[in-house]
Amino acid sequence: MKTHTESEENYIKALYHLGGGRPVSNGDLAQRIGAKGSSVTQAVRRLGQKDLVNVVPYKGVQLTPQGIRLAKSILRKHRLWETFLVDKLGFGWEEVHPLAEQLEHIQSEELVDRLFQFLGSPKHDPHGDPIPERDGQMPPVLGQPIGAFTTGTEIRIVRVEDAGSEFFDQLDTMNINLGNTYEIRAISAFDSSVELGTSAGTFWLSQNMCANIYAVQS
Amino acid sequence: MKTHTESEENYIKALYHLGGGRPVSNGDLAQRIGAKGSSVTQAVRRLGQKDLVNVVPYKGVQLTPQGIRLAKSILRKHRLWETFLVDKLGFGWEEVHPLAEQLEHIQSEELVDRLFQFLGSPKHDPHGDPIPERDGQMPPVLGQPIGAFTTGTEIRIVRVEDAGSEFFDQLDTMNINLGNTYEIRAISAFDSSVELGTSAGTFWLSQNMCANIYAVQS
DNA sequence: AATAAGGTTTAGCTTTGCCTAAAATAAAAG
DNA sequence: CTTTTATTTTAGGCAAAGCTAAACCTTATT
Repeated sequence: MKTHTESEENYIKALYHLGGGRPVSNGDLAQRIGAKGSSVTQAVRRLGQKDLVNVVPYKGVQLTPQGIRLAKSILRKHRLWETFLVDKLGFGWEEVHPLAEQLEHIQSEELVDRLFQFLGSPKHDPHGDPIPERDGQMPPVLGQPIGAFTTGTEIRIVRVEDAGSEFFDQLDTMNINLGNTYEIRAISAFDSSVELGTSAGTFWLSQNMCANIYAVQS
Repeated sequence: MKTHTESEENYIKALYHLGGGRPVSNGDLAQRIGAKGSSVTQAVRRLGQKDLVNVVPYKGVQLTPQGIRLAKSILRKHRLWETFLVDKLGFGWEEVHPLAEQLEHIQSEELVDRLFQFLGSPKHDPHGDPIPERDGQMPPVLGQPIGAFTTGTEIRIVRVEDAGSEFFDQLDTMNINLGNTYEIRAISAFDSSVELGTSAGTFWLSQNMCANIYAVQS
């Protein structure tokens, strides 16, 4: 595997995020990267010459299998580093993303492998997102939105969406963490908010909060 | 503290390594960086505009106090990461340098502080080199070359010079590590090689090996 | 089918950072 | 005190990445 610039890797990551294997428009990519359309046109042309993407002018850009492989390896690094930052260094989950964005560009297979082992071969990162395996396989995406369960169900929080720092702050103030278990007490027919119960009492979660919190039956 | 490019940081590091606070010649710097003189001229001009160095054309470049501060903060990161790689991930000391060169450019005070704590507030890295403190203070540089001791002295290895991977390989094959203790049995008047004794027996160390291994009396 | 609107690409400019080749300067040798 | 030599700087190029403004396709609207 050749070596790529950080910019290239960022485009690959964005492409994977937006489309997976499907075509992505210049505009969406530009938005995601935070650059102007003209810069994106150039950038994807460079990527095309390295066979990481297929470009159809005026139509869209699409990752090649090679590009997808690269994207997953970057995502693997990103999520392993996030795990390191939270589990070992004690960062909060809202703080780790920008740091992992830097660390994910470090080039060394060996380092990734050792980190993986050091962290106990995790399958999911601190947000509950699946960490791609060495060979590109993806562990399952866990859970369903809280609102999808029926009243009376015992649930365990397994994943949260990255919905911005205010969302994470709210999780922190409400003391909601991965692994926590609750009982679904009620679901409002009016605004789809949900009442959760613990041994300590019950509380209500807004529909917006619920939509970003995923759980499994337990 | 503003943000600097990797290239800039590499120049600062090289300057610190070669001169500390003293002027360094364009040529020496070019050699160390692995670039041509003309590139160096440009680069140091850029650094000069950021007040990281003082440049006297045709004479030399010198770090400013600001530059020295930056150099130490990079060195701190470098050595902390090396410590992490060896102590936590189990890398050999010959492998960590190139990795630390990448990791040292990660920008985050917070990360450095947490890493420092996670590693147990180390004063020296896996090679025995001092890790600059947060405030720029330097822990002592440990030990003297093995040849400097007199016959009969009990010594403990506390530091090794970075003298290339063959040197480290040799250390590994001879099973020499920081913390090991030996007795100086003899010093050859002919070639300055040294005979070291352990409970298991004795062996000779060439003058070249000795020159790169530092010890204290124990 | 013609045109207006919106998104995409081209053209041309900027900065960083490296290169080679030529000019300029400092240092050493005569 | 010149002249040669070695080092350093300038001048001019190139690639990556970004930008703005203008030209160019697509698509949707009339």
